[in-house]
Amino acid sequence: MSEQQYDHLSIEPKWQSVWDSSPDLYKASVEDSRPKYFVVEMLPYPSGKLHMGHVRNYSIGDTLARYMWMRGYNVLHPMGWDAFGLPAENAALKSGRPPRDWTVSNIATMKGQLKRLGFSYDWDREISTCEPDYYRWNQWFFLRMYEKGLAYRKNSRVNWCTICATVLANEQVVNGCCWRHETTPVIQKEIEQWFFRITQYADELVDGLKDLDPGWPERVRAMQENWIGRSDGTEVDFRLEGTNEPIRVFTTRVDTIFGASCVILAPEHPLTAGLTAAEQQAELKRILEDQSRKDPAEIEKEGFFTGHYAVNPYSGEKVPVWVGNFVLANYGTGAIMAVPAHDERDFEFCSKYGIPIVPVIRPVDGVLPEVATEAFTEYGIAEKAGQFSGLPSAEAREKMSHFAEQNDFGKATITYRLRDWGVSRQRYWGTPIPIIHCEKCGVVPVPDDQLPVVLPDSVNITGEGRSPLESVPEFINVACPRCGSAARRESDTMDTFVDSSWYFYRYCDPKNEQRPFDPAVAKHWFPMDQYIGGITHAILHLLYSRYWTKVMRDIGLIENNEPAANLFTQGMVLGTDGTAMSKSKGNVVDPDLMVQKYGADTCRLFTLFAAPPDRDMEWNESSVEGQFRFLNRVYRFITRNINVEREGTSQGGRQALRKLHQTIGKVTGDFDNRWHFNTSIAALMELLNELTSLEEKIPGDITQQVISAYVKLLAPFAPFISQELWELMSGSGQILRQDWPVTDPALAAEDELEVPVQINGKVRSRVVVPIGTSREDLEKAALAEEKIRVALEGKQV
RNA sequence: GCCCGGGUGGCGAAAUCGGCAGACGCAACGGACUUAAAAUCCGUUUUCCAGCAAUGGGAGUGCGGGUUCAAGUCCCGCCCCGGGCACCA
Repeated sequence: MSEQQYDHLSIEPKWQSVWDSSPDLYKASVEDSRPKYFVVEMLPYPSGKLHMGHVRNYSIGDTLARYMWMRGYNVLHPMGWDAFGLPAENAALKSGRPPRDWTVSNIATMKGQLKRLGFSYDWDREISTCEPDYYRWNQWFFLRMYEKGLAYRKNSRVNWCTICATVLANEQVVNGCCWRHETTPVIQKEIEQWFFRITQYADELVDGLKDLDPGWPERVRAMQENWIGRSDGTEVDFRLEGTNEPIRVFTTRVDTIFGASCVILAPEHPLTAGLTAAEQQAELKRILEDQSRKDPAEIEKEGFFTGHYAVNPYSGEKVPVWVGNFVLANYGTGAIMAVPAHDERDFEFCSKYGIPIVPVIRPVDGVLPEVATEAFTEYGIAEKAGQFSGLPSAEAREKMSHFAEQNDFGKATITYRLRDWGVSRQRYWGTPIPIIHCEKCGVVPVPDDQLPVVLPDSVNITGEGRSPLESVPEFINVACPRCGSAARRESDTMDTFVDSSWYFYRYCDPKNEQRPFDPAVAKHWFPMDQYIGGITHAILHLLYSRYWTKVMRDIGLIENNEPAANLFTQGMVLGTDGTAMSKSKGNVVDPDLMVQKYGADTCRLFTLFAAPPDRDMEWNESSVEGQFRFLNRVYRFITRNINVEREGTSQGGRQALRKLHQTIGKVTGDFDNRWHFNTSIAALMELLNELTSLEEKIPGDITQQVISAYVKLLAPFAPFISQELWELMSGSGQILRQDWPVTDPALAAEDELEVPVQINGKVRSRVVVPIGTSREDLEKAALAEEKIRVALEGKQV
């Protein structure tokens, strides 16, 4: 066969249509005897079109999935749609198009794009979270959590985005603004909300991170640990002088308590209002208002003395009770003891108001200062601490906590930064919360056999701050399942992060109508062997799904403690200006245009070649053309060598075989160890360079064995061209079904080696010796070199 | 402030366990083919000095020290960039 030109526009649609009509090609089965491999890429939100970040994410996952198929694994590689969410409602407001229509048509568009890119998904397992057969299980889980006390309702101050007109979870507030409207400050609003008790699992969520080492990136584990914010400390009661009422404070430094010079209450602390003198009520009101209005970082510390005193239970000393705007009501106990000599914030506050500053911790190799000019916040030795004087901080903390417990005025305790997950949303396009409010019975859960509570289709979206569902009488008005009298449905919907917290479990049994999934099937597939997605989900989605897994385990559905054994977070795709692609900056690259111009293979190859997959990469069209040229060269090279049938015994043939086996080793190693696909592709380029130059030297000595292995090595990265070449070569079959080439170390070994000769770390010369040369012979060879004798001092290989 | 990343040619990057720094690609320049262009192919390309040349010599992986026969890689002390958390007591 003579050389042919590469035409992606005919090759790619052809194979896409073949693959589309091959029902079993990407199918995984529980009955399969081969080892399982479950790889999931984070499912997209159907916003309209794929962006390059998706292409990169899915190219990484697909390359891996194809490699694992060829390695003989039973690969489960599914895809779905995170289909509920606000943009659908915004689109409805803008264009009048119902959220469902908008979403469904976006899904159709994006599914077409995924197919054009050649991703190997088993579409029979496709899920879409906005369909009742999916979200009914959100409702089912909600009811199970309600039964276990893990879902509860409370009146609370919540984050409210004025643009979204809905409540936001703490995780959705970024720099005091909505995560979707980054310049609009979130305000605080008091509302009845449903919460999931994620704090009940706080300990396990922290401790479990250890088991995810090294499967999950250090960065993600650190961020989660940070977010949960576990801190070990002590709770201590200071008693109010007169009434003897306890004011409980939380501290991580009970060893400094002999230096406590006041107790400070949060403005919202339950005792604050009662203790505040009449003339200071106005002051308190102003502080409270400032707090809900201003950015916390900009508020200066301020407060006032209540006129009351409390007693330090360790020293018996009487200290004033203050109210301070910097004390957080919802952390710890909402009250602190101020130890200005050993805490920077307390130092600032007490200096401002002339409250005494008493050092009680000295540096291990220093003395206790008379006067503190700044806060000494490190550990040291406790002084002026009665029976605890002379103890190092750590030991003092332990002994003093124990003392509090024995004397019944406190205890060692653990506090978390993590808050319960607020899941109510005053929006339409989400999972209805399966609860009915009855005047007689109160909160009544919808019985299981009445699930799903179906989201009605024709609803007027107003964008105003009330759930649109309230204006749908046939939805809202319902008979109480318990007493039968007229009642109202809950009109809020669930946070969309609920949808994505367990979706990957549904993949393994997507059509189950009795349960979310069959536990036996989930047991076969879980935990996921590999989960791949953006670092942006390091906290939100990944923390929620870890929580959900633990809840499902405690319900008895699964046995695994964590959803994914391995997590990979890929870097972002940046525009040519080095910043994130965004419509407003006009640096967005459309995958469709790239696929049309260069083909899916080129597009995939570039996203893998431009940088290691965990790092950010910049889009660069010249560099894309480089990948396109490479595929052209591959195509021409293989097609012109396709009929060659030689043993390859010449020097050139052996050299080709050696380079081939080195490349197999290199590419396989990249897959198995570190996923630096950029170097895998570079190795394939090197191999092609070597083969083309050998081809000129010894025409016709490129063997079948070499070209067929070449095409197999390329297949996970560029599936269309590889399949086409495979067909031209063998006449039939799917390259995905071929075995991955195995490297033969004997063939890969060089028989001569150029050894650099270094003297004092500088390369002075090189000697070429046969492989296996002894050390003595090597030295002899080196010494025979003129330059070496001249420069000789010490030497090493 | 605390916790993670990262810093290597004109650019993206490579060097996986301390052993030839810059693989592979882009861009640029020179050449072949062509009436011409595109495509393709060949060559040069870290930098400085010497030489007509083959070549030889020096410097070089953010900065300053250290360990080692040998450091982009390990240790100590800094600087800069990106990300996360942050009155969390």
